[in-house]
Amino acid sequence: MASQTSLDSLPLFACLSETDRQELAKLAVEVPIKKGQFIFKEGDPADWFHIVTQGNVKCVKSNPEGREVTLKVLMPGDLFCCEASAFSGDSHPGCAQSMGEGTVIKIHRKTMLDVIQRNPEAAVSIINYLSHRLRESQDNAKAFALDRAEQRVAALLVNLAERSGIQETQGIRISVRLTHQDLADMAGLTKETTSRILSRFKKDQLIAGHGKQLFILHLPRLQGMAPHAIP
Amino acid sequence: MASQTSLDSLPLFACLSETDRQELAKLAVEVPIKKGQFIFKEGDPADWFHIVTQGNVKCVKSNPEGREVTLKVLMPGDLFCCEASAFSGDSHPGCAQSMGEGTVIKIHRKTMLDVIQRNPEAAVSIINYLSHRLRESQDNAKAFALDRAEQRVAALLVNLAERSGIQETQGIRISVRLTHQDLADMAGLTKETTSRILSRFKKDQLIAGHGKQLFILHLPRLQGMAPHAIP
DNA sequence: TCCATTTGATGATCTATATCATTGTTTCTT
DNA sequence: AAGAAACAATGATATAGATCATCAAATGGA
Repeated sequence: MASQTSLDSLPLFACLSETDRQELAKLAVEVPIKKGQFIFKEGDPADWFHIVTQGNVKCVKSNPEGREVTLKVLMPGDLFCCEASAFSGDSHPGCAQSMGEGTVIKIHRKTMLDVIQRNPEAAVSIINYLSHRLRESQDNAKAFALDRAEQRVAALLVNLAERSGIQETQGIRISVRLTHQDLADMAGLTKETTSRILSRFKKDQLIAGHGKQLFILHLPRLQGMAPHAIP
Repeated sequence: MASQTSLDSLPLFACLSETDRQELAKLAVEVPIKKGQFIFKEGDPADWFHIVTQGNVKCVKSNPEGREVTLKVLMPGDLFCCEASAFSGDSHPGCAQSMGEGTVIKIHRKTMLDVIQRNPEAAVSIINYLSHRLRESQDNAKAFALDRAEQRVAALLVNLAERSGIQETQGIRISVRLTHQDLADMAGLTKETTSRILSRFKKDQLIAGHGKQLFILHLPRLQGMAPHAIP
């Protein structure tokens, strides 16, 4: 059972009445997750709706040869990238793997559908969330199809800075701890190519970092490298 | 104003009451589209919700150098790939361009939101539609990131066969007329590479075709080439 | 139906990125 | 705190697919 507070802070449920929220909190389950743990795997039945409350979870797809892409790294408050299937009752199209210690809330499909049926506002907020995710995913697909390695890494760093960056004296710290392999999987590159690009960015004073701590030193220049939508 | 029949045949509105559907038909606008015409461009305000009723429309994104990807080719009955923004009231993240003569229905954002607010079932059907589109888009992104040119073309042909194929004596005819450039834009390749792959497929008796008429001769083998999800 | 334009086929070459390989550095584990 | 394991940096080489180029075939507008 999820604590009242963790549900309260979710924008997705902000529109619910106090009673509805209490009801939902009673039916939601909060579970701890540890590094590397799969919350679900590709092909598993999608009966639960998941929300990250602490830590980070990555949504991953892989090919038969074992290479993988990370479609999204989720931050606290995010619904799982594969939640889509929970609505339609399909199986999961990808894996969700924890990137460290954390917690997730699980809400059963039926509970969720019930909430939506009774709260048109909740339905609209889910629709908006999915719309946003669809746009994001199409953007991603476009980047894979058209952008060069360096542009993709730049865009990735900008995105991470926006979503998890913390302003510090040295620069913007990316609060998610990521290896080069992690970044490579997000950019659709090999770890070697990613490493070389990051080395270049360091030499050019765009970023800094020791180990897995990444600092963005010059966000505007990185933004300039990432391709922009037509004005 | 859209004819009653065109709205009746949309699965998306199947759940509406007769009165609601008549109401909607009165507020919906049906417009003709001709080859090459942009229904909207990237950056345009997304105040309308679009549905293809006849013909085909492609959803396109391009980079500053002019190269483009086709994120989706829409068939009659499909909502536009960029409809997502109509819900959240953003601007269009890509272009929608007609591939030939046809018609589309336009429904204003407000009308649509109104329908959703009053019909929880309609909301759920939109949620399911968006979920499906999200999964599709993530699949696409995965293909761009991990699959080889030949696999992508094979997967594309299988998808087109499923969505627009008509069984005929010679094989399955792809009812959408597509140039090699069109196919290349969908697979994230150049027209030359696509052309070479198609030549190979023809030599191997997987496909046949004269001009823009494409026939699938051996669907199972094409399906076998496209990478499969983990079982 | 004819001619202009668009599209297709295919060769030659180039290049971004993958792959393979090695050595040094950081991070975990106990 | 030491040793093992994971990760980072970077060179050398290979390759899928892009790019450039040319000619033939199909299509569509007058």
